[in-house]
Amino acid sequence: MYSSVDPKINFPEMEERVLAWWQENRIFEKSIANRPADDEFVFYDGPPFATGLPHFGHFVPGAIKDIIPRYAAMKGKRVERRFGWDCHGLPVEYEMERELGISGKTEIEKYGVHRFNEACRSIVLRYTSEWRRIMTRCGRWVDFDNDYKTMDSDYMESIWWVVKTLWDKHLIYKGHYILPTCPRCSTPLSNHELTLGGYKDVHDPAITVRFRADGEENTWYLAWTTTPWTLVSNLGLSLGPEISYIKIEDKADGASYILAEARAGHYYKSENEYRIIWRKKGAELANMGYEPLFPYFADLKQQGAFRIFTGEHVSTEDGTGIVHTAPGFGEDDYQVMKDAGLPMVCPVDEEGRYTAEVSDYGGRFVKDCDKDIINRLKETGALVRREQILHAYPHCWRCESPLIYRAVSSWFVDIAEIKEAMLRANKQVAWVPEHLRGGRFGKWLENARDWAISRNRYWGNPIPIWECPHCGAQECIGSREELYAKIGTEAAKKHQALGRDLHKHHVDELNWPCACGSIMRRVPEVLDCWFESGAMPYAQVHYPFENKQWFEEHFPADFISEGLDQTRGWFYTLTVLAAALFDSPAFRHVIVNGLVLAEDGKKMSKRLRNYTDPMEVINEFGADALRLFLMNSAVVKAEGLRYSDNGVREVLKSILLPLWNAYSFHVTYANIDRIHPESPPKEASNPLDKWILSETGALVSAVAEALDAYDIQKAIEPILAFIDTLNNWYIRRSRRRFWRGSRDADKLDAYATLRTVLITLVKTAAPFVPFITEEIYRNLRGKNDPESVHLCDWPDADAFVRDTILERKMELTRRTVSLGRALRAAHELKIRQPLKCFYIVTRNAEDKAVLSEMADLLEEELNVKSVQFRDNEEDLVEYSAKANFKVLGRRLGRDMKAAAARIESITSAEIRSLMDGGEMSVEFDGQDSRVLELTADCIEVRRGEKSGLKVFNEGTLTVALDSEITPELLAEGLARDLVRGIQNLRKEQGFEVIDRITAELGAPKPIENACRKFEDYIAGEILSEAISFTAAPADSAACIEVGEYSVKVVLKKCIQ
RNA sequence: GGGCCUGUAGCUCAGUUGGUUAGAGCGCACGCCUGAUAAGCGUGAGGUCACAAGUUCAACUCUUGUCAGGCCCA
Repeated sequence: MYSSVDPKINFPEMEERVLAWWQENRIFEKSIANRPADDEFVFYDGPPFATGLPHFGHFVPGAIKDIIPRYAAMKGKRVERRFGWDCHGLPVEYEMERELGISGKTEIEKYGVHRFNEACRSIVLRYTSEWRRIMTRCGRWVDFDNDYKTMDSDYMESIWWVVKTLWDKHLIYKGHYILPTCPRCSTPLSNHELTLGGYKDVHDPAITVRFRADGEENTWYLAWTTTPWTLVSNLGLSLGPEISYIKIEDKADGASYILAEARAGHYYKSENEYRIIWRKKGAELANMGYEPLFPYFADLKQQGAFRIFTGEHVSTEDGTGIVHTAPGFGEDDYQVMKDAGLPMVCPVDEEGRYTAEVSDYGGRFVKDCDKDIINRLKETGALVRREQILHAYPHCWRCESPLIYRAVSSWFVDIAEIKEAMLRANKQVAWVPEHLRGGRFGKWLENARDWAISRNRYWGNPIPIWECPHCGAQECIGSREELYAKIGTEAAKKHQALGRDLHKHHVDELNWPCACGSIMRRVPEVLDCWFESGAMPYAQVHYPFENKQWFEEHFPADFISEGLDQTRGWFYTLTVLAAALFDSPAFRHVIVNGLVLAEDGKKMSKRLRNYTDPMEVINEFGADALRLFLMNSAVVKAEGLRYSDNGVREVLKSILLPLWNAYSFHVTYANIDRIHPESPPKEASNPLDKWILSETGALVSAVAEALDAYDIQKAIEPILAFIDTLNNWYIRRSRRRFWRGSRDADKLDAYATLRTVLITLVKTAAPFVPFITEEIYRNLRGKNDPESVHLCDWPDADAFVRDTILERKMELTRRTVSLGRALRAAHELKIRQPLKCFYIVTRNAEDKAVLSEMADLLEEELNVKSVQFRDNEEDLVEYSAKANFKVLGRRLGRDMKAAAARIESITSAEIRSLMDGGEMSVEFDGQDSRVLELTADCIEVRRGEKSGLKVFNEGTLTVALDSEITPELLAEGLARDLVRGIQNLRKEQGFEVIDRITAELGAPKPIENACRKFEDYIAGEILSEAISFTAAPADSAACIEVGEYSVKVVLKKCIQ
């Protein structure tokens, strides 16, 4: 016996039961252990920050990361799935700062790096249990016990190995990065923080100064700046290479000035105030020299400073079209100077004060010096104009101080050096969707700049580089062993005793003597946490200190999946490191998902409350429904998806419930009949069985093919179509076979078939909807089958006899039935009313053979006494012809149009002769040819119903009905209608499906007559022992409508 | 400003190497069916395939440009 099935299933509750069963029976663990250890499918999970709770953005990759490994496991692979946590980085530090009520580097250092870091450590895993609960509830199988954390000291040691390996390959260098920094907090800000603080409108001085050109009498370059304090660090002037510049003679002071032609109007009211001496493109002026304004860095002139440079960033929107360039204070400036090979000049300290390099202002806050500098320029005659501007300027989100862009020293990975390897690696990756390889990701690789991997922060993996402040010697340390060898036994022992932790506060004090006599100290920075997640393939297994052989045999990963936003994130960092370390990709296949938007098409926003909490959705509709909704969309191809509760409800209604109903049908009747097959029918003879088994084989192949290509959406489609077909054709057509009283071979075959089909269907659907499939499987499985659907092997498509001819036959039959139903509708004849004859007219011999084979089925489905074939197609339809463009287009080229017009005028008789295999030649008005030889394949025959006839036509098939209703047929119709009424009543009055009844009817004569005539039929349908008639029905009698009559009915259950 | 993606029915989306009647689901209207059905089925209405130019005998499909939306970068 099967456990009985509740047709009113509550899916969320069922899922909870399945979850509990999985856990009790350790099914996930078994799904790994029961696959051979030497045949692994390697999956990497990208680590999320655990500082927030999972949201819709995590459900999509979560489902994808569940589906592909489940499928791989069914295909026989061992798939370890370790969850990972990104523990380091700014989000954690901010969270901690907020909790501790401190802010910024100074305060953290005052608080104590040791205490601060330990506090961070204590909060990073705060939400892990929530994550575990939610991910598990979604049906995702992933190992949270054997997870990896970027803050584990073994993980961190592997990162050191990665850094050291890059170092040895000369891929790491120290450079500068221009960052907005807050002088008050004395800390650089990330992009994210910039957004936090926002831009405010402030008034700043905007001055125009002149630089004396070398070798020309009284000639000056005009430059404009809103940060006068950066002028002391000026090393160049930048011009747009394509911008037109003019040299003019100022009639007022007789001096000559160079500026962008487009900006002259800003400086002179009228063109009469100056005379143009020449016009030149910026590119022509490159490398011209000028005199430094200030003496502090004047000696750099020998190295090539104080020249004209060109850059694409220069515009003529404001200023003079000539940009004062100081490498320490602007990203573009820095790039220009770096390309020119000039040294960094940044005479401003962390707190925004001039260093001693600027003797006149040393120790003073730079912005406070603006006035003095302007006055000094005025005195020396360099100041041309002084204005005020109101502009948006970024401010610190902590203290609201205006930020200062300034060079911060940083460690870089030399991307230029490994770009070729990265591009090579990318070629080996199968992207879904494919366009990412050459598109967004490929383009990003091609334009990648050097990667700044250091952060001036605390809670992170310390950069394992030690430097001598005296002689500048540098050493990179790649392991604890190396570190211990350097610091000596004593210090090593102490470090070991304290837990061998590699965080900043445990290693900053570890020094050793430098050869020069000074001391090697660690550089202060920690690593970008992206570096750590990018190194996850190595670090999660503590490579190369452990698992060396395993790793080398199992790299790269077979599969990863994340969102489109990881193009610049994890996908990139994985690729950089794998290419640099092993000249390899880090992953072979990747599915990239798109963004989940709210129903209104906007971003999901907690504040706007424009979406339902995902856990609520799961509690209402179930995780299967949510998963299927998400996966059956282009979000699995990096496109956006509008989430809607209604969509999930729709999935439940139109997919999961029908699946459940099919299953419930099988269980209900199999239990009544006590037939519980455990294998497919030995040799199915009923065409319906043969057909659905063949379709099942097709289903298995189609799903596997799509999944092998990592195309989840395409894999789901045939499953949905199959569920529909199973319900609306196989089961509906087979209902009588299950319902029959006898226990014949056909019935046994029907059960065996349906059970096989259901078992196979849930196996193919198991990766997508793991709960409902498990529930169904466990009830239907045989004694020797695996205990869980997720421990099963992927079904063998070859085990199903494919009969594509039969598949096509059934397709044709369904189409014919559809036509027949439409025809009945046109006649306004209900299906319940039997009719004498259904005529099929076709010239296609093959179709005719098929339909005649399926005549029984057509008769039953259309409720007709017979199906007859006719050949007199011309009596019912009119032919017209259209050109077959595909065939004729190649042949005729530009004469196609004329030929098409000519073909439309071919007569019905001519068409018929062509169809009969004839040939004809027609004249037409072509440019290249005037005679057209036609055969049947040159035209497409269209059929139109002749007017006045009730016939329907589709393609080569025409159908008609004999619509005469004889008294006999009418009576039968009434009998059927009565059955329908009584069946409804049975249901309403709560009789069991197998209860036998007696019926007492109060009915008009025609009904009574019909009833007597079809008594056996009625009794068989409604399971009645006796049907009696009364002229005086009881008051309690129910009233049903039969045809145009009312009938009073009293049903009683027979006591057996 | 640059890159990538998207634009097809009221809504959500399919649409093979270019071939002449552009599909599905939801919603709407009408009808049918029902002892597996919180159901199901059928029919119908609903389209300038964002716009423009080009290539071609032929463009939803290929090219270029424009417009709109999204994401990323600057």
